[in-house]
Amino acid sequence: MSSSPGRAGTPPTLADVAELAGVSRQTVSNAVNNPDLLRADTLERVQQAIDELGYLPNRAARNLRTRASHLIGMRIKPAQEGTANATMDRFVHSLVDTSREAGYHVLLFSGELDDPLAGYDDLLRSTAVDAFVISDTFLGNPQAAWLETKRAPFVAFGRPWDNPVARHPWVDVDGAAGCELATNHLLDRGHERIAWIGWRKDSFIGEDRRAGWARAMRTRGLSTTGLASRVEDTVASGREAATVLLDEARPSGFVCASDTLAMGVLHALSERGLLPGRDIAVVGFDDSQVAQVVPPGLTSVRQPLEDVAIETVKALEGLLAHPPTASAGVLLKPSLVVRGSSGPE
Amino acid sequence: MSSSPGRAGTPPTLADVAELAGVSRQTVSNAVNNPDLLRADTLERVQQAIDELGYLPNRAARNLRTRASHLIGMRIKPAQEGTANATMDRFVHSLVDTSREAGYHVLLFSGELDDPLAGYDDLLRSTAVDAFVISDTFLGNPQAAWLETKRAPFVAFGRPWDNPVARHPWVDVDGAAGCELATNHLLDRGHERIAWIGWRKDSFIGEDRRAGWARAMRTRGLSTTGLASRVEDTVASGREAATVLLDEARPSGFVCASDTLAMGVLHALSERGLLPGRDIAVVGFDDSQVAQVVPPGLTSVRQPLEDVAIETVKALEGLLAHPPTASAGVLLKPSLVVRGSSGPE
DNA sequence: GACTCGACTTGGATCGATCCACGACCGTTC
DNA sequence: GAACGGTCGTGGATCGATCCAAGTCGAGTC
Repeated sequence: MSSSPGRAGTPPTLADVAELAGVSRQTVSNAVNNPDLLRADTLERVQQAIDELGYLPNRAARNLRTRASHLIGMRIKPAQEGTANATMDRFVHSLVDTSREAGYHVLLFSGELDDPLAGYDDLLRSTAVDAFVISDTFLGNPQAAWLETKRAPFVAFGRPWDNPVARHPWVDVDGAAGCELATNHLLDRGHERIAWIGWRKDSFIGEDRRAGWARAMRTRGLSTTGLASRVEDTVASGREAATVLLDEARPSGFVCASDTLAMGVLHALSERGLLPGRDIAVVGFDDSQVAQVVPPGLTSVRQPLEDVAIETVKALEGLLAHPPTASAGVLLKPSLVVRGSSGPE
Repeated sequence: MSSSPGRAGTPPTLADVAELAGVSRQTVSNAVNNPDLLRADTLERVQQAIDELGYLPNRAARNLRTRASHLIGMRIKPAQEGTANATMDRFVHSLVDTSREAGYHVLLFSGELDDPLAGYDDLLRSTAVDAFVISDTFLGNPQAAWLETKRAPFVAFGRPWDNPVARHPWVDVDGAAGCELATNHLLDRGHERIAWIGWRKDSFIGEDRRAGWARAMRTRGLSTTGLASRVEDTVASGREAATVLLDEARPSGFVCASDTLAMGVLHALSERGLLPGRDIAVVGFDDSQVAQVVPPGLTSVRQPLEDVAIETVKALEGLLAHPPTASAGVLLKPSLVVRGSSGPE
């Protein structure tokens, strides 16, 4: 408990550092923000004072003056029974890591489920965040249009499907390429009747992935008629769809729009005493925890979320630079993680 | 582009509202923070001006003056191959939801893996967050001790196992009770030789959960010798442990410290043509996504993370109140989600 | 010796909300 | 008619970092 300026309880301020180093406030500020303006020995002296006091600029004061918070807002869906979205969680982790390296922190928020705009407005008007990352673009993203009218900086994880002339930066993963990869993988292993289980027709992402499967089949001159099914993204409906397809189309392999649907296929197979990988090949999408641990391992398309985070932060840095640099959309290629469910060896 | 005070680009300030409402800044401030100090009609008038301008207090300015950020910091482990922790993700979701209702936002950060203190110090010294929630207390928590010396407010999700005299608030789930629940469930279904697969001996959580299994067995006068195994938390080691136990101890059921280990048991069973639920009963811990979708459904202990979040925020509110209210630890009871793996019906 | 230039100092203003003290006006109350 | 309490207004100060303009000082430079 010394009586020095930086007494216990109150963190040291810029003025405290200045006094200790025997320089002016301005010089300390420059030492922190424009080190190249100082002579080497002065910088050294100030730095020592900073270290000695354990000084770090007060966030609120800096934010107020510079009109920037160095926070990136990201909305996550409210926790709900069975709505866990492991992919988004993985993305959040990567985003937190990447933003840190760029000097940003991630602020999570949520809002009423039925109002996709809830939460954004408050954070924006109170200047709590510098920018947003929007992600839940399953069925289009009204947030993007709204944020654009508000001139709020944001980057979208997911293409602006419903608005091809959108000008905002986005990063996405090429789902069609992923499913093409998956389908070709099965084709290469000798399969010819490969079924598709995907999502409802109004899901842009679902139709995109489906297109990849169809393209791969067409390229080999194989028919797809009767081999596709579109259902809700649940294990139960995946199971039903697989059961129907097995009876009516007799496929030797399944490519699915999600690991959840693929798990449905595994259920259907086990009910009939069929073994995934030996009797029927199955490929999922997302490389979830489930794909990794279910026997015999579910072959699955993996999104490069770490790279998505990197590109997202890069785009954000562009938006927040002076002057802002507009960046175009970025489309990344997924990879295929091969496991037992697509065949031996 | 009007020339009114709140022009496009710059959000309206308190002064703008005051001018529009024909009152003083002070009165607007009171309207926002101490509405009961105003006469009903004045409040109404100010409120209208606030709505008209879309005013929201500037976060940075308020933070600077009140020395509070209304942010709660939580560190998450850096994204790593296969380290996904779905339980923590579920907790984060619940925490975000609950904090919102209490007027707080959650700031996520990460730091070097090998330094459990990285990140905390910066946020603390720059007064970026009001408090922390610490969660990764698998092998004790050095953060807690460190934060206590810094007099930083924080709540731990996880008991201070290695420091019984710790004075900080914590919230935890009674793992022993959970495993006792799981074991009794199997005992009630007629099993008598129930094996345990858990974690290394220096894991406090692992030993706690194991104690629940042992207690249930002992209460029924059943022996536990030769029925327990302690391994790393991976599917592979769960499989190995199960294989050995099946050969040497001939159990009719397994209770595991995690769903991951339980998945290992399922692997071992399928290798021998044994069906979970019919031939051997299996119970996991965490009620993960995997437990929900793997056939025939994995019976699992579910942590009430929503309630953990509620208690955590309650404790935080106590810590941050004026004057602070110290709260004791809170221990919550988990529940058992029964699925096919523990038997028919 | 006049001039330039880099490396600072000085003293203030500013960001926007909150805190504070004092004073004014109002209708009640004794 | 004076005292009183509730409702505001007024004019500042304050939080801590940054921005800005003007000025000082010593070491060169021509």
